[in-house]
Amino acid sequence: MAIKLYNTLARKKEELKPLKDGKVTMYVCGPTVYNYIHIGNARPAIVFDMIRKYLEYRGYQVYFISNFTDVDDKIINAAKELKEEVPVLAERFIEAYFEDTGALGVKKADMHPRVTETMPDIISFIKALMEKGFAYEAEGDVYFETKAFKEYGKLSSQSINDLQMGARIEIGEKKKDPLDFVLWKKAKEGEISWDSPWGKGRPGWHIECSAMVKKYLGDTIDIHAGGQDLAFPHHENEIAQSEALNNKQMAKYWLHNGYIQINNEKMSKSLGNFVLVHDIIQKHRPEVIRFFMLQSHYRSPLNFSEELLESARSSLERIHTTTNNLKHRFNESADFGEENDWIDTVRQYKEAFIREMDDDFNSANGISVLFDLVKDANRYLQENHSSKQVMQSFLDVIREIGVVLDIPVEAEEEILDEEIERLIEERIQARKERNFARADEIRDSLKEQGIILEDTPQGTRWKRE
RNA sequence: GGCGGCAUAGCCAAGUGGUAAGGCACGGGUCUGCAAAACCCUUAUUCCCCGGUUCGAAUCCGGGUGCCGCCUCCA
Repeated sequence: MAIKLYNTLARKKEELKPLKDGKVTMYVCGPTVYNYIHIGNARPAIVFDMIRKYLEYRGYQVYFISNFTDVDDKIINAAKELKEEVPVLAERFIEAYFEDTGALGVKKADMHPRVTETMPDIISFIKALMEKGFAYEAEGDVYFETKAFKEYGKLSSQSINDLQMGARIEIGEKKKDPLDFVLWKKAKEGEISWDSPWGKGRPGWHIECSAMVKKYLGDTIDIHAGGQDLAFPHHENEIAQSEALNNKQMAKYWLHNGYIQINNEKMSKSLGNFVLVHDIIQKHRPEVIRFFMLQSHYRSPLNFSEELLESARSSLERIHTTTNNLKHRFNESADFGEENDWIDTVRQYKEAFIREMDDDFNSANGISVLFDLVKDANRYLQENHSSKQVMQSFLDVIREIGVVLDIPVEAEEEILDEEIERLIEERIQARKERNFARADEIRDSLKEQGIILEDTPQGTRWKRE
């Protein structure tokens, strides 16, 4: 069975057919590192991480690259404001990026190239574009001549004519045409800069990705991904640069994730509703945020609020409860019976999970399969079955799905301190003696410490609130 | 103005021609010393509105409304 994915370039779902059998090359546009990432930056990080891991689960060897834009206007401005050197500031936020995305379960890319480390490749890319007649110099700047690339607009399905009508006319413009975009930007006095054939300056924003893709992955890659807003102009410009130079398709599949809104409003500085990952993970466990994001399809718009995270937390809790119950019952059971109907049912859920995920990485449906599994496991336990084999197969598949989506499906094993252990023992004794007043007193006091007690037919259990 | 996306229960969210998944919340019941958890039942005759195609439409077509994004280096 083949994996299908929605290709922005084709505007439809297509079957994944990598350039090389069993291998997928994937490039995701990374952040400009001038601040902590916000929840909107977290979405592409999480969903493309999920896609990468799912492809690996399905047997592909994935070579995954994501860049850091570590020099550009925003960084220069931020550095000026904070009175910090550009490289120091960039380094600081690269570390913060790894810290935040790491907490969200995002695995590091195979390589994280930076603009400042790719300078020679960028310069020779621009030189080659000029030699082929796709770029021109104007007073120390270099521009890409959009009209020279006939297919401009194919990704975002816009025609050059329409774009020109909408284009803003800028005063003192050095471009020949408003649609032309900068490849090399002349440095202002005192600004951080690099030497080039056109004088001191720095690369335009779009050229880095073209240069990095060519350098590390080749002229054509399998998957190129990023936020929906990048489709135009960023990805359009990347295509123009790369395909003009290489004369080959840049990427077979273009993937774009949907936008995030905050409380049904656009997230913007003027509304003051920027949610930084750095802050939100102080209040909510990061795995809840990941789970929340994967509960909707990666291309759908997604609303974000504290209430919705709370609801996601409860959902995740339901899964934890079931795995814990399965583990307890498994340990207590001495039933080695074979119940093949159940085993078969569980196997079908695993197949359903793969079927859903194969269809454009529908993690929303993948998670609903997980809940179906949880429901059946609960039912199994409720009906007092206790075959170790069946319980093991439930646990195996639940865990397997958890690993693929990288969401924790079981609460962390923890050792309680002696005092709490002693109180739990005392309460068990009190209940035996039907001293419920004391039992409730202990339960209440533990609850204040965040320990929830549950008396099941198989004994007393505890969990963290 | 151009291009694109979205609209499904109180909330979130799948479903792109065959008779409305899943989660959260709410209510009733079972279990429990009481709880919690879990299970069972209940909860959208209906998928923004109006037309059309079809034996059959949330799904396709036409028109309308609302929200959002991109076209200004905000993912």
